[in-house]
Amino acid sequence: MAPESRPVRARAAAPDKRRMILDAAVTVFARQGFHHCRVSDVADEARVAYGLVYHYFDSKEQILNELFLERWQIMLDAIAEIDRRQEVSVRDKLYLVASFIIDSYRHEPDLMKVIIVEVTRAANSFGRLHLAKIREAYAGIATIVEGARSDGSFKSDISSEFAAMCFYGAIEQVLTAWIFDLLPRSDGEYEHAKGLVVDTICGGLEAPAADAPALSG
Amino acid sequence: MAPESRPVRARAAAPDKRRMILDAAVTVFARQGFHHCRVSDVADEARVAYGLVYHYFDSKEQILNELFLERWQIMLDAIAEIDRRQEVSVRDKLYLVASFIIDSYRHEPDLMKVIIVEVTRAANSFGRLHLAKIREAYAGIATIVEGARSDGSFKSDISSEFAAMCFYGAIEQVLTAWIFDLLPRSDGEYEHAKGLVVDTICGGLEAPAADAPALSG
DNA sequence: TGTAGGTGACTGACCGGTCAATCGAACCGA
DNA sequence: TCGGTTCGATTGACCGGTCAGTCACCTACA
Repeated sequence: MAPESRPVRARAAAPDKRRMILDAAVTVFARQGFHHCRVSDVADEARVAYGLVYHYFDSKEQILNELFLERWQIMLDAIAEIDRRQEVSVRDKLYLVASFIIDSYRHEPDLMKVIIVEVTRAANSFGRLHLAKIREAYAGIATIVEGARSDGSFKSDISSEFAAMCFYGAIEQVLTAWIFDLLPRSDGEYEHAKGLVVDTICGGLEAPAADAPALSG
Repeated sequence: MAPESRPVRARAAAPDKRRMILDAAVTVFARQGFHHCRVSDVADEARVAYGLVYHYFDSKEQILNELFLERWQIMLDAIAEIDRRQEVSVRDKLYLVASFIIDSYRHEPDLMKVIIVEVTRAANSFGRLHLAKIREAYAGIATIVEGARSDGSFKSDISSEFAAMCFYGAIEQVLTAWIFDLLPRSDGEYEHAKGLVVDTICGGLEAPAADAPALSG
Protein backbone atom coordinates (compact mmCIF):
# COMPACT_ATOMS: atom_id res chain seq x y z
CA MET A 1 0.00 0.00 0.00
CA ALA A 2 2.52 2.58 1.14
CA PRO A 3 4.38 3.83 -1.94
CA GLU A 4 7.77 3.73 -0.24
CA SER A 5 7.47 0.01 0.35
CA ARG A 6 7.46 -0.65 -3.44
CA PRO A 7 10.57 -0.14 -5.54
CA VAL A 8 10.64 3.43 -6.75
CA ARG A 9 12.11 2.53 -10.11
CA ALA A 10 8.65 2.50 -11.71
CA ARG A 11 9.35 2.84 -15.39
CA ALA A 12 6.53 4.74 -16.98
CA ALA A 13 5.34 1.83 -19.08
CA ALA A 14 6.03 -0.88 -16.52
CA PRO A 15 2.72 -2.23 -15.37
CA ASP A 16 2.52 -3.11 -11.71
CA LYS A 17 2.30 -6.87 -12.10
CA ARG A 18 1.63 -7.32 -8.44
CA ARG A 19 -1.44 -5.12 -8.71
CA MET A 20 -2.49 -6.91 -11.88
CA ILE A 21 -2.37 -10.21 -10.05
CA LEU A 22 -4.48 -8.85 -7.20
CA ASP A 23 -7.06 -7.46 -9.63
CA ALA A 24 -7.14 -10.69 -11.58
CA ALA A 25 -7.62 -12.61 -8.37
CA VAL A 26 -10.68 -10.51 -7.55
CA THR A 27 -12.20 -11.33 -10.92
CA VAL A 28 -11.42 -15.02 -10.72
CA PHE A 29 -12.36 -15.51 -7.07
CA ALA A 30 -15.65 -13.71 -7.71
CA ARG A 31 -16.43 -15.74 -10.81
CA GLN A 32 -15.41 -19.21 -9.69
CA GLY A 33 -15.03 -18.95 -5.95
CA PHE A 34 -11.77 -19.28 -4.06
CA HIS A 35 -11.96 -23.05 -3.76
CA HIS A 36 -13.06 -23.73 -7.30
CA CYS A 37 -10.34 -21.80 -9.06
CA ARG A 38 -6.73 -22.65 -9.70
CA VAL A 39 -3.77 -20.39 -9.26
CA SER A 40 -3.22 -20.79 -12.98
CA ASP A 41 -6.63 -19.20 -13.58
CA VAL A 42 -5.46 -16.13 -11.71
CA ALA A 43 -2.18 -16.04 -13.62
CA ASP A 44 -3.98 -16.42 -16.94
CA GLU A 45 -6.47 -13.68 -16.06
CA ALA A 46 -3.57 -11.39 -15.13
CA ARG A 47 -1.75 -12.38 -18.35
CA VAL A 48 1.26 -13.27 -16.29
CA ALA A 49 3.31 -16.42 -15.93
CA TYR A 50 2.25 -18.90 -13.32
CA GLY A 51 5.46 -18.62 -11.35
CA LEU A 52 5.20 -14.86 -11.02
CA VAL A 53 2.27 -15.26 -8.69
CA TYR A 54 4.64 -17.01 -6.31
CA HIS A 55 7.23 -14.34 -6.82
CA TYR A 56 4.89 -11.79 -5.25
CA PHE A 57 2.80 -13.94 -2.93
CA ASP A 58 3.55 -16.83 -0.63
CA SER A 59 0.36 -18.69 -1.37
CA LYS A 60 -3.10 -18.52 -2.85
CA GLU A 61 -4.41 -17.81 0.64
CA GLN A 62 -2.15 -14.81 1.05
CA ILE A 63 -3.67 -13.16 -2.00
CA LEU A 64 -7.13 -13.33 -0.48
CA ASN A 65 -5.85 -12.15 2.89
CA GLU A 66 -4.29 -9.13 1.27
CA LEU A 67 -7.41 -8.28 -0.71
CA PHE A 68 -9.52 -8.52 2.41
CA LEU A 69 -7.26 -6.58 4.76
CA GLU A 70 -6.68 -3.77 2.29
CA ARG A 71 -10.38 -3.18 1.68
CA TRP A 72 -11.62 -3.87 5.18
CA GLN A 73 -9.29 -1.34 6.71
CA ILE A 74 -10.70 1.31 4.38
CA MET A 75 -14.15 0.50 5.68
CA LEU A 76 -13.06 0.57 9.33
CA ASP A 77 -11.46 3.96 8.78
CA ALA A 78 -14.59 5.22 7.06
CA ILE A 79 -16.81 4.08 9.94
CA ALA A 80 -14.53 5.73 12.49
CA GLU A 81 -14.45 8.90 10.42
CA ILE A 82 -18.24 8.97 10.16
CA ASP A 83 -18.60 8.56 13.90
CA ARG A 84 -16.27 11.49 14.46
CA ARG A 85 -18.55 13.98 12.72
CA GLN A 86 -20.32 15.58 15.60
CA GLU A 87 -22.82 17.68 13.66
CA VAL A 88 -24.43 14.59 12.15
CA SER A 89 -27.35 12.80 13.82
CA VAL A 90 -26.99 9.14 14.65
CA ARG A 91 -29.58 8.16 12.11
CA ASP A 92 -27.65 10.05 9.45
CA LYS A 93 -24.41 8.45 10.60
CA LEU A 94 -25.97 5.05 10.07
CA TYR A 95 -27.16 6.22 6.68
CA LEU A 96 -23.60 7.20 5.84
CA VAL A 97 -22.32 3.80 6.92
CA ALA A 98 -24.94 1.99 4.83
CA SER A 99 -24.11 4.35 2.01
CA PHE A 100 -20.41 3.62 2.22
CA ILE A 101 -20.90 -0.14 2.18
CA ILE A 102 -23.46 -0.11 -0.60
CA ASP A 103 -21.34 2.25 -2.69
CA SER A 104 -18.37 -0.05 -2.15
CA TYR A 105 -20.44 -2.77 -3.71
CA ARG A 106 -21.64 -0.51 -6.49
CA HIS A 107 -18.11 0.42 -7.51
CA GLU A 108 -16.36 -2.87 -6.86
CA PRO A 109 -18.96 -5.62 -6.82
CA ASP A 110 -16.48 -8.41 -7.44
CA LEU A 111 -14.21 -7.38 -4.60
CA MET A 112 -17.10 -7.03 -2.17
CA LYS A 113 -18.51 -10.37 -3.28
CA VAL A 114 -15.18 -12.03 -2.59
CA ILE A 115 -14.83 -10.38 0.80
CA ILE A 116 -18.33 -11.28 1.91
CA VAL A 117 -18.57 -14.76 0.47
CA GLU A 118 -15.02 -15.95 1.08
CA VAL A 119 -14.14 -14.12 4.27
CA THR A 120 -16.84 -12.57 6.45
CA ARG A 121 -19.16 -15.53 5.98
CA ALA A 122 -16.58 -18.30 5.90
CA ALA A 123 -16.71 -19.50 9.46
CA ASN A 124 -14.25 -22.34 9.03
CA SER A 125 -11.46 -20.68 7.15
CA PHE A 126 -10.79 -17.02 6.48
CA GLY A 127 -13.59 -15.82 8.69
CA ARG A 128 -11.95 -17.29 11.76
CA LEU A 129 -8.58 -15.96 10.70
CA HIS A 130 -9.85 -12.40 10.41
CA LEU A 131 -12.33 -12.54 13.24
CA ALA A 132 -10.70 -9.68 15.11
CA LYS A 133 -10.96 -7.36 12.11
CA ILE A 134 -14.56 -8.35 11.51
CA ARG A 135 -15.40 -7.61 15.13
CA GLU A 136 -13.90 -4.15 14.76
CA ALA A 137 -16.56 -3.32 12.21
CA TYR A 138 -19.35 -4.39 14.52
CA ALA A 139 -17.69 -2.44 17.32
CA GLY A 140 -17.44 0.68 15.17
CA ILE A 141 -21.13 0.57 14.35
CA ALA A 142 -21.96 -0.21 17.97
CA THR A 143 -20.07 2.89 19.04
CA ILE A 144 -22.25 5.00 16.78
CA VAL A 145 -25.42 3.43 18.14
CA GLU A 146 -24.17 3.84 21.69
CA GLY A 147 -24.10 7.61 21.15
CA ALA A 148 -27.83 7.62 20.51
CA ARG A 149 -28.60 5.20 23.31
CA SER A 150 -26.87 7.33 25.89
CA ASP A 151 -28.64 10.52 24.84
CA GLY A 152 -32.01 8.77 24.90
CA SER A 153 -32.86 8.97 21.22
CA PHE A 154 -32.49 5.21 20.83
CA LYS A 155 -34.16 2.64 23.02
CA SER A 156 -32.06 1.54 25.96
CA ASP A 157 -33.29 -2.04 26.14
CA ILE A 158 -31.55 -3.04 22.91
CA SER A 159 -27.79 -3.21 23.42
CA SER A 160 -25.70 -1.30 20.93
CA GLU A 161 -23.79 -4.48 20.06
CA PHE A 162 -26.99 -6.27 19.21
CA ALA A 163 -28.30 -3.30 17.24
CA ALA A 164 -25.03 -3.13 15.29
CA MET A 165 -25.38 -6.79 14.45
CA CYS A 166 -28.91 -6.41 13.13
CA PHE A 167 -27.93 -3.35 11.14
CA TYR A 168 -24.87 -4.93 9.58
CA GLY A 169 -26.74 -8.20 9.04
CA ALA A 170 -29.52 -6.45 7.16
CA ILE A 171 -27.03 -4.69 4.90
CA GLU A 172 -25.03 -7.82 4.24
CA GLN A 173 -28.23 -9.67 3.38
CA VAL A 174 -29.13 -7.04 0.82
CA LEU A 175 -25.64 -7.25 -0.65
CA THR A 176 -26.02 -11.01 -0.73
CA ALA A 177 -29.27 -10.62 -2.62
CA TRP A 178 -27.43 -8.57 -5.23
CA ILE A 179 -24.64 -11.11 -5.33
CA PHE A 180 -27.16 -13.90 -5.88
CA ASP A 181 -29.01 -11.84 -8.51
CA LEU A 182 -32.13 -11.85 -6.36
CA LEU A 183 -32.48 -8.08 -6.59
CA PRO A 184 -32.09 -5.81 -9.59
CA ARG A 185 -28.91 -3.74 -9.74
CA SER A 186 -29.16 -0.12 -10.72
CA ASP A 187 -28.12 3.22 -9.30
CA GLY A 188 -31.71 3.84 -8.29
CA GLU A 189 -31.93 0.50 -6.48
CA TYR A 190 -28.71 1.18 -4.62
CA GLU A 191 -29.86 4.60 -3.47
CA HIS A 192 -33.26 3.27 -2.53
CA ALA A 193 -31.78 0.43 -0.50
CA LYS A 194 -29.64 2.79 1.59
CA GLY A 195 -32.69 4.64 2.85
CA LEU A 196 -34.77 1.51 3.32
CA VAL A 197 -32.24 -0.26 5.49
CA VAL A 198 -31.90 2.72 7.78
CA ASP A 199 -35.66 3.29 7.88
CA THR A 200 -36.25 -0.35 8.74
CA ILE A 201 -33.64 -0.62 11.47
CA CYS A 202 -34.11 2.83 13.01
CA GLY A 203 -37.82 3.39 12.50
CA GLY A 204 -38.99 -0.23 12.44
CA LEU A 205 -41.56 -1.84 10.22
CA GLU A 206 -44.57 -0.96 12.31
CA ALA A 207 -46.58 2.08 11.30
CA PRO A 208 -47.01 4.83 13.89
CA ALA A 209 -50.38 4.50 15.58
CA ALA A 210 -52.90 5.81 13.07
CA ASP A 211 -55.18 7.54 15.54
CA ALA A 212 -52.42 9.79 16.85
CA PRO A 213 -51.10 12.93 15.18
CA ALA A 214 -47.73 12.46 13.57
CA LEU A 215 -45.13 13.71 16.01
CA SER A 216 -42.24 14.06 13.65
CA GLY A 217 -42.13 14.89 9.95
CA MET B 1 -37.39 -40.92 5.81
CA ALA B 2 -40.59 -42.89 5.24
CA PRO B 3 -40.21 -46.23 7.07
CA GLU B 4 -41.63 -48.25 4.18
CA SER B 5 -38.94 -47.02 1.84
CA ARG B 6 -36.22 -48.73 3.87
CA PRO B 7 -35.96 -52.51 3.85
CA VAL B 8 -38.27 -53.94 6.44
CA ARG B 9 -35.78 -56.53 7.52
CA ALA B 10 -34.62 -54.17 10.23
CA ARG B 11 -33.01 -56.37 12.80
CA ALA B 12 -33.47 -54.77 16.20
CA ALA B 13 -29.79 -54.07 16.62
CA ALA B 14 -29.06 -53.01 13.04
CA PRO B 15 -27.94 -49.42 13.08
CA ASP B 16 -29.04 -47.29 10.15
CA LYS B 17 -25.63 -46.76 8.58
CA ARG B 18 -27.01 -44.26 6.12
CA ARG B 19 -28.25 -42.09 8.97
CA MET B 20 -24.96 -42.56 10.79
CA ILE B 21 -23.11 -41.24 7.75
CA LEU B 22 -25.38 -38.20 7.53
CA ASP B 23 -24.93 -37.46 11.22
CA ALA B 24 -21.18 -37.91 10.97
CA ALA B 25 -21.12 -35.59 7.98
CA VAL B 26 -22.83 -32.88 10.02
CA THR B 27 -20.19 -33.17 12.71
CA VAL B 28 -17.27 -33.21 10.29
CA PHE B 29 -18.57 -30.50 7.97
CA ALA B 30 -19.25 -28.26 10.97
CA ARG B 31 -15.83 -28.88 12.48
CA GLN B 32 -13.61 -28.70 9.40
CA GLY B 33 -15.80 -27.17 6.73
CA PHE B 34 -17.01 -28.96 3.63
CA HIS B 35 -13.93 -28.10 1.59
CA HIS B 36 -11.39 -28.87 4.26
CA CYS B 37 -12.55 -32.33 5.12
CA ARG B 38 -12.08 -35.59 3.29
CA VAL B 39 -14.68 -38.21 2.67
CA SER B 40 -12.54 -40.50 4.78
CA ASP B 41 -13.04 -38.12 7.72
CA VAL B 42 -16.77 -38.61 7.41
CA ALA B 43 -16.38 -42.38 7.14
CA ASP B 44 -14.09 -42.47 10.17
CA GLU B 45 -16.47 -40.31 12.20
CA ALA B 46 -19.33 -42.64 11.27
CA ARG B 47 -17.12 -45.65 12.11
CA VAL B 48 -17.87 -47.06 8.72
CA ALA B 49 -15.70 -48.15 5.83
CA TYR B 50 -14.78 -45.55 3.25
CA GLY B 51 -16.57 -47.31 0.42
CA LEU B 52 -19.87 -47.50 2.26
CA VAL B 53 -20.27 -43.76 1.92
CA TYR B 54 -20.43 -44.29 -1.84
CA HIS B 55 -22.83 -47.15 -1.42
CA TYR B 56 -25.40 -44.76 0.01
CA PHE B 57 -24.45 -41.50 -1.70
CA ASP B 58 -23.29 -40.59 -5.17
CA SER B 59 -20.81 -37.99 -4.02
CA LYS B 60 -19.63 -35.82 -1.16
CA GLU B 61 -21.80 -33.04 -2.57
CA GLN B 62 -24.91 -35.15 -2.44
CA ILE B 63 -24.52 -35.64 1.28
CA LEU B 64 -24.59 -31.90 1.85
CA ASN B 65 -27.50 -31.46 -0.54
CA GLU B 66 -29.48 -34.03 1.35
CA LEU B 67 -28.70 -32.48 4.74
CA PHE B 68 -29.75 -29.08 3.48
CA LEU B 69 -32.93 -30.07 1.68
CA GLU B 70 -34.17 -32.21 4.54
CA ARG B 71 -33.77 -29.43 7.12
CA TRP B 72 -34.74 -26.50 4.94
CA GLN B 73 -38.05 -28.07 3.99
CA ILE B 74 -38.90 -28.41 7.65
CA MET B 75 -38.30 -24.69 8.06
CA LEU B 76 -40.37 -23.79 4.99
CA ASP B 77 -43.23 -25.88 6.30
CA ALA B 78 -42.94 -24.25 9.71
CA ILE B 79 -43.08 -20.75 8.22
CA ALA B 80 -46.11 -21.62 6.12
CA GLU B 81 -47.79 -23.16 9.16
CA ILE B 82 -47.10 -20.06 11.26
CA ASP B 83 -48.56 -17.81 8.58
CA ARG B 84 -51.71 -19.92 8.50
CA ARG B 85 -52.57 -19.18 12.14
CA GLN B 86 -55.12 -16.44 11.82
CA GLU B 87 -55.53 -15.57 15.48
CA VAL B 88 -51.88 -14.55 15.82
CA SER B 89 -50.70 -10.98 15.18
CA VAL B 90 -48.07 -10.37 12.54
CA ARG B 91 -45.54 -9.32 15.14
CA ASP B 92 -46.15 -12.57 17.00
CA LYS B 93 -45.88 -14.51 13.76
CA LEU B 94 -42.45 -13.01 13.18
CA TYR B 95 -41.57 -13.88 16.74
CA LEU B 96 -42.56 -17.47 16.07
CA VAL B 97 -40.42 -17.55 12.94
CA ALA B 98 -37.41 -16.14 14.80
CA SER B 99 -38.12 -18.59 17.56
CA PHE B 100 -38.21 -21.53 15.20
CA ILE B 101 -34.92 -20.64 13.56
CA ILE B 102 -33.13 -19.88 16.80
CA ASP B 103 -34.44 -23.05 18.40
CA SER B 104 -33.23 -25.00 15.38
CA TYR B 105 -29.80 -23.65 16.12
CA ARG B 106 -30.14 -24.34 19.80
CA HIS B 107 -30.99 -28.00 19.25
CA GLU B 108 -28.79 -28.72 16.25
CA PRO B 109 -26.05 -26.11 16.14
CA ASP B 110 -23.76 -28.17 13.91
CA LEU B 111 -26.43 -28.80 11.31
CA MET B 112 -27.48 -25.16 11.23
CA LYS B 113 -23.88 -24.06 11.00
CA VAL B 114 -23.32 -26.29 8.01
CA ILE B 115 -26.50 -25.11 6.30
CA ILE B 116 -25.73 -21.44 6.81
CA VAL B 117 -22.01 -21.50 6.16
CA GLU B 118 -21.88 -24.04 3.36
CA VAL B 119 -25.19 -23.43 1.62
CA THR B 120 -27.16 -20.25 2.24
CA ARG B 121 -24.03 -18.09 2.20
CA ALA B 122 -22.05 -19.95 -0.41
CA ALA B 123 -22.78 -17.86 -3.47
CA ASN B 124 -20.52 -19.80 -5.82
CA SER B 125 -21.45 -23.34 -5.06
CA PHE B 126 -24.35 -24.74 -3.08
CA GLY B 127 -26.04 -21.40 -2.62
CA ARG B 128 -26.59 -21.05 -6.35
CA LEU B 129 -27.73 -24.64 -6.59
CA HIS B 130 -30.40 -24.19 -3.95
CA LEU B 131 -31.30 -20.63 -4.78
CA ALA B 132 -34.94 -21.47 -5.44
CA LYS B 133 -35.36 -23.08 -2.04
CA ILE B 134 -33.63 -20.19 -0.32
CA ARG B 135 -35.95 -17.73 -2.06
CA GLU B 136 -38.93 -19.66 -0.80
CA ALA B 137 -37.93 -18.81 2.73
CA TYR B 138 -37.75 -15.10 1.96
CA ALA B 139 -41.05 -15.37 0.17
CA GLY B 140 -42.68 -17.09 3.13
CA ILE B 141 -41.59 -14.35 5.49
CA ALA B 142 -42.59 -11.70 2.98
CA THR B 143 -46.06 -13.19 2.85
CA ILE B 144 -46.37 -12.76 6.60
CA VAL B 145 -45.20 -9.15 6.42
CA GLU B 146 -47.55 -8.47 3.53
CA GLY B 147 -50.47 -9.31 5.76
CA ALA B 148 -49.57 -6.45 8.08
CA ARG B 149 -48.78 -4.05 5.28
CA SER B 150 -52.16 -4.49 3.68
CA ASP B 151 -54.08 -3.95 6.91
CA GLY B 152 -52.06 -0.82 7.65
CA SER B 153 -50.27 -1.98 10.77
CA PHE B 154 -46.91 -2.01 8.94
CA LYS B 155 -45.54 0.86 6.92
CA SER B 156 -46.43 0.72 3.27
CA ASP B 157 -43.26 2.34 1.94
CA ILE B 158 -41.07 -0.65 2.84
CA SER B 159 -41.79 -3.57 0.53
CA SER B 160 -42.53 -6.87 2.19
CA GLU B 161 -39.70 -8.49 0.23
CA PHE B 162 -37.22 -5.97 1.53
CA ALA B 163 -38.57 -6.25 5.05
CA ALA B 164 -38.26 -10.04 4.89
CA MET B 165 -34.66 -9.69 3.78
CA CYS B 166 -33.77 -7.40 6.68
CA PHE B 167 -35.53 -9.66 9.15
CA TYR B 168 -33.91 -12.84 7.91
CA GLY B 169 -30.55 -11.09 7.57
CA ALA B 170 -30.65 -9.91 11.15
CA ILE B 171 -31.43 -13.41 12.39
CA GLU B 172 -28.74 -15.03 10.28
CA GLN B 173 -26.23 -12.49 11.53
CA VAL B 174 -27.04 -13.37 15.11
CA LEU B 175 -26.70 -17.07 14.30
CA THR B 176 -23.39 -16.28 12.65
CA ALA B 177 -22.26 -14.52 15.78
CA TRP B 178 -22.99 -17.68 17.75
CA ILE B 179 -21.24 -19.78 15.13
CA PHE B 180 -18.18 -17.52 15.36
CA ASP B 181 -18.32 -17.57 19.17
CA LEU B 182 -18.89 -13.82 19.23
CA LEU B 183 -21.93 -14.14 21.47
CA PRO B 184 -22.40 -16.32 24.52
CA ARG B 185 -24.61 -19.35 24.07
CA SER B 186 -27.17 -20.15 26.74
CA ASP B 187 -30.89 -20.76 26.92
CA GLY B 188 -31.32 -17.27 28.31
CA GLU B 189 -29.36 -15.72 25.47
CA TYR B 190 -31.38 -17.61 22.90
CA GLU B 191 -34.69 -16.51 24.40
CA HIS B 192 -33.48 -12.95 24.76
CA ALA B 193 -32.32 -12.80 21.15
CA LYS B 194 -35.72 -13.89 19.83
CA GLY B 195 -37.41 -10.89 21.40
CA LEU B 196 -34.66 -8.45 20.52
CA VAL B 197 -34.64 -9.28 16.83
CA VAL B 198 -38.38 -8.80 16.57
CA ASP B 199 -38.29 -5.62 18.67
CA THR B 200 -35.54 -4.19 16.50
CA ILE B 201 -37.11 -4.99 13.16
CA CYS B 202 -40.72 -4.27 14.06
CA GLY B 203 -40.33 -1.46 16.54
CA GLY B 204 -37.04 0.00 15.34
CA LEU B 205 -34.13 1.28 17.35
CA GLU B 206 -35.44 4.78 17.85
CA ALA B 207 -37.17 5.59 21.10
CA PRO B 208 -40.71 6.94 20.88
CA ALA B 209 -40.60 10.75 21.10
CA ALA B 210 -40.03 11.53 24.76
CA ASP B 211 -42.18 14.67 24.90
CA ALA B 212 -45.28 12.87 23.72
CA PRO B 213 -47.50 10.65 25.83
CA ALA B 214 -46.96 6.97 25.17
CA LEU B 215 -49.60 5.87 22.73
CA SER B 216 -49.34 2.17 23.21
CA GLY B 217 -48.05 -0.39 25.64
C1' DT C 1 27.66 -8.44 -14.79
C1' DG C 2 24.69 -8.45 -10.85
C1' DT C 3 20.04 -8.48 -9.69
C1' DA C 4 15.13 -7.77 -9.79
C1' DG C 5 11.64 -9.24 -12.61
C1' DG C 6 9.69 -12.90 -15.17
C1' DT C 7 8.86 -17.83 -17.17
C1' DG C 8 6.44 -22.35 -17.34
C1' DA C 9 7.49 -27.33 -17.16
C1' DC C 10 7.53 -30.27 -13.57
C1' DT C 11 6.67 -32.74 -9.14
C1' DG C 12 4.63 -34.78 -5.39
C1' DA C 13 0.94 -34.88 -2.27
C1' DC C 14 -3.62 -35.19 -1.79
C1' DC C 15 -8.17 -36.97 -2.26
C1' DG C 16 -12.64 -38.13 -4.65
C1' DG C 17 -14.30 -41.97 -6.51
C1' DT C 18 -13.96 -47.17 -8.12
C1' DC C 19 -14.17 -51.97 -7.66
C1' DA C 20 -13.17 -56.69 -6.67
C1' DA C 21 -13.61 -59.23 -2.77
C1' DT C 22 -15.88 -60.62 1.60
C1' DC C 23 -19.53 -61.02 4.94
C1' DG C 24 -23.74 -62.66 6.72
C1' DA C 25 -28.78 -62.82 7.09
C1' DA C 26 -32.55 -64.99 5.00
C1' DC C 27 -34.36 -68.28 2.34
C1' DC C 28 -34.58 -72.97 0.02
C1' DG C 29 -34.74 -77.70 -1.09
C1' DA C 30 -33.90 -82.24 0.52
C1' DT D 1 -31.07 -80.10 10.44
C1' DC D 2 -27.91 -78.76 7.21
C1' DG D 3 -25.20 -77.55 2.92
C1' DG D 4 -26.17 -74.31 -0.81
C1' DT D 5 -27.55 -70.08 -2.94
C1' DT D 6 -28.64 -65.33 -3.24
C1' DC D 7 -27.94 -60.57 -2.69
C1' DG D 8 -27.62 -56.39 -0.26
C1' DA D 9 -24.35 -54.55 3.00
C1' DT D 10 -19.67 -53.72 3.86
C1' DT D 11 -14.69 -53.41 3.30
C1' DG D 12 -10.40 -50.87 2.09
C1' DA D 13 -6.64 -50.98 -1.32
C1' DC D 14 -5.98 -48.67 -5.26
C1' DC D 15 -6.31 -45.48 -9.29
C1' DG D 16 -6.06 -41.34 -11.73
C1' DG D 17 -6.82 -36.53 -12.07
C1' DT D 18 -5.94 -32.23 -10.13
C1' DC D 19 -3.34 -28.49 -8.52
C1' DA D 20 -0.42 -25.82 -5.11
C1' DG D 21 3.98 -24.83 -4.95
C1' DT D 22 9.15 -25.37 -6.72
C1' DC D 23 13.04 -24.46 -9.41
C1' DA D 24 16.27 -23.92 -12.99
C1' DC D 25 16.56 -20.77 -16.30
C1' DC D 26 15.91 -16.53 -18.96
C1' DT D 27 15.91 -11.34 -19.85
C1' DA D 28 16.83 -6.60 -19.49
C1' DC D 29 18.13 -2.83 -17.15
C1' DA D 30 21.67 -0.14 -14.40
